Amino acid sequence: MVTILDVARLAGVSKATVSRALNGKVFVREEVKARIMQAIEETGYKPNQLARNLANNKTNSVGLVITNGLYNGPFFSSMIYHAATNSEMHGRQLVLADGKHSAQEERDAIDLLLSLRCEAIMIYPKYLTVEELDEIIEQSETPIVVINRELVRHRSQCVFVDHQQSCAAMMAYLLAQGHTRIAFVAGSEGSPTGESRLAGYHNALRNAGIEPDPQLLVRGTWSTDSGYEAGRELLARDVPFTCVLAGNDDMAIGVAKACHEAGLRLPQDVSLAGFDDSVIGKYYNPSLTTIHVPMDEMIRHAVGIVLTPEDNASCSHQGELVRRESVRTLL
Amino acid sequence: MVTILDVARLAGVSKATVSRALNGKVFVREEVKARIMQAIEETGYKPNQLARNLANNKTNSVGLVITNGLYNGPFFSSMIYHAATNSEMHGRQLVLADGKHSAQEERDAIDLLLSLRCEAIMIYPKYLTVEELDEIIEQSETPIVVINRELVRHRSQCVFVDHQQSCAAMMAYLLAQGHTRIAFVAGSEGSPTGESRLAGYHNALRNAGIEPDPQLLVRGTWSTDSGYEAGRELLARDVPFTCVLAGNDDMAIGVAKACHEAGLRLPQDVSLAGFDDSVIGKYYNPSLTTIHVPMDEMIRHAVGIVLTPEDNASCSHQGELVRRESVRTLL
DNA sequence: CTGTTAGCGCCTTCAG
DNA sequence: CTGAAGGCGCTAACAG
Repeated sequence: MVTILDVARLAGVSKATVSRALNGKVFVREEVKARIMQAIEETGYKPNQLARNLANNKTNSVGLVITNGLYNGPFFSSMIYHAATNSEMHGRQLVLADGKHSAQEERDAIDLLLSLRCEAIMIYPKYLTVEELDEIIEQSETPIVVINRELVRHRSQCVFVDHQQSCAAMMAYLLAQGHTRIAFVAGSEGSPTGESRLAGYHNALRNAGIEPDPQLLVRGTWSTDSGYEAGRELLARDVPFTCVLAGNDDMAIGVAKACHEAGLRLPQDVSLAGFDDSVIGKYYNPSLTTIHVPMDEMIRHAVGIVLTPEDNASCSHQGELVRRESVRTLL
Repeated sequence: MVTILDVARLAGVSKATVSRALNGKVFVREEVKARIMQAIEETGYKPNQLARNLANNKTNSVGLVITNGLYNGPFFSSMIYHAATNSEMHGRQLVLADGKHSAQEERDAIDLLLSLRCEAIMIYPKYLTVEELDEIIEQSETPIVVINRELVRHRSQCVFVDHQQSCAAMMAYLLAQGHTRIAFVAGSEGSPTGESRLAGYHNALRNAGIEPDPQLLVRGTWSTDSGYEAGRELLARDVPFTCVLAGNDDMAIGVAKACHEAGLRLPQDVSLAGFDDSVIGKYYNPSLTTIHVPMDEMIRHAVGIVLTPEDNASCSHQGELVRRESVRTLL
């Protein structure tokens, strides 16, 4: 492996001078610089970032913990895209760590990033509870920001969207179209996002003077497949409904398939809506009414919190209703 | 920052002993070990991976260069998923680098990974040509494997699927269903994948004794939006066709939207097919006939090449026809 | 402007 | 089994 010493020798200077020529803080005579560049060229020298990071005691990197499940394709990739883009805008390299399938593995992922000496860590938790996250934040020297959880004890270390009120907005719209028998496909049991949306559904119904019918509630696990199963289950119950609201767009697409198989047309026979505004929804036929979650904004905010803590905008973000073809009016 | 020295002092031993206790290659008295663990607990010590990597001169990481465009969501995330999973199975952490928007930036991404001292690098190139890749491989000390390009000079450093023959298989199927006026939505100009599929289309037509009609060829840029535009363009030309084959599933979905807007029903009025077997295709209505690209297999192979070079299975993989509802038979 | 001298935190001989 | 000493490749004072 060719080191800075090899370059220094070839150029007939000291290591320090090479280092300076490379990092450009201090001036180096042009002539010497040229000789050094020449030597670098000849030797094919590539600075060892590890050594550099160790010497500087900083890594120019930020970590992101996210559970890398194949099922969450669009969501996952949009998140990584925004995280990488925003990190780079701050001159930082994004390092990913997989939270896998348990709270312990999410902790391990954080530890990995910590041991890699990332300057800051962002986590989109799946298994860790807010209490556990609170604790982790308190014990950590390096800045941590939690995405998609409201941390009341650490309001400036989290960004999230208010799912309950997004759901309320969606329900208001659905009710306004004349739907009263609205089925709901909830997300995984225990998922805060899922529970908030479910709560939003129940509240909206009650506020409209409609008692929620348990027969109209089914559970999925966020995946399209689970949405399909949920749809079949719902249909099998043979209770009347005019609209299905799914906990996310993926499940909504699954429900749509179940409806088609049953010979139901969208939106003539049944209306459908979801959450997340995933790409597919825009192009699905019929295009899917949904709630847009401002991922870009949230991630930009998260990166900002962790890299330039002086900015602290409010941690709460708003979802936005996107009306498309899949919901028809009954009026 | 708490270092190994702090732990050593607290436990009343030397740094070396702590290191040994942690790495477990050499035996340390149980009693001493316990004291050390206790000290680690108390101090909250986390080994500095940077220092460790520098001392060991290895990083236990493999790099992946890929252009992180938002548009290529499903493809991108499936790739990362498999790369991360397979790397971890070999005990390596996956590090991503964005190839962005030019050959130079792809080179930079490789250099970044090299300077991070990744043990091996995988690249899914977008801008670098095979000649440039050949050169990079020859000059690099660290193993590099190229995904989705056939490198004739480096057959054991690449994995790819034979797109031309996959396309031939698709065309054979389409022709067998009685379609002869088949439109083609090509991918970006200059993309090897796109050109191979296009070549497969042309050859299949000629082999069937059909002269390709330039009016039936439109260009897209892989995105759903571009597929939509391409579909509109095609419809505007007002030439007859019974089927459209798109260069990937995303564009196929875009074409479908254009068809719906024009009042055409799928597959009754026009048949549709794509490539890549993306999740959306399975759930689209009608479900999309496509070619499955064995990403899992390819990535597993790529990781294998680079981490355990003794395995060298053939670098070529086969796509597989997935027949679904979007193509109807004319017979 | 440039060379010399010390580390960064950890691992690994080499003695004991 | 354990301690002392040296080094991984680079940067950062401190002199010249």
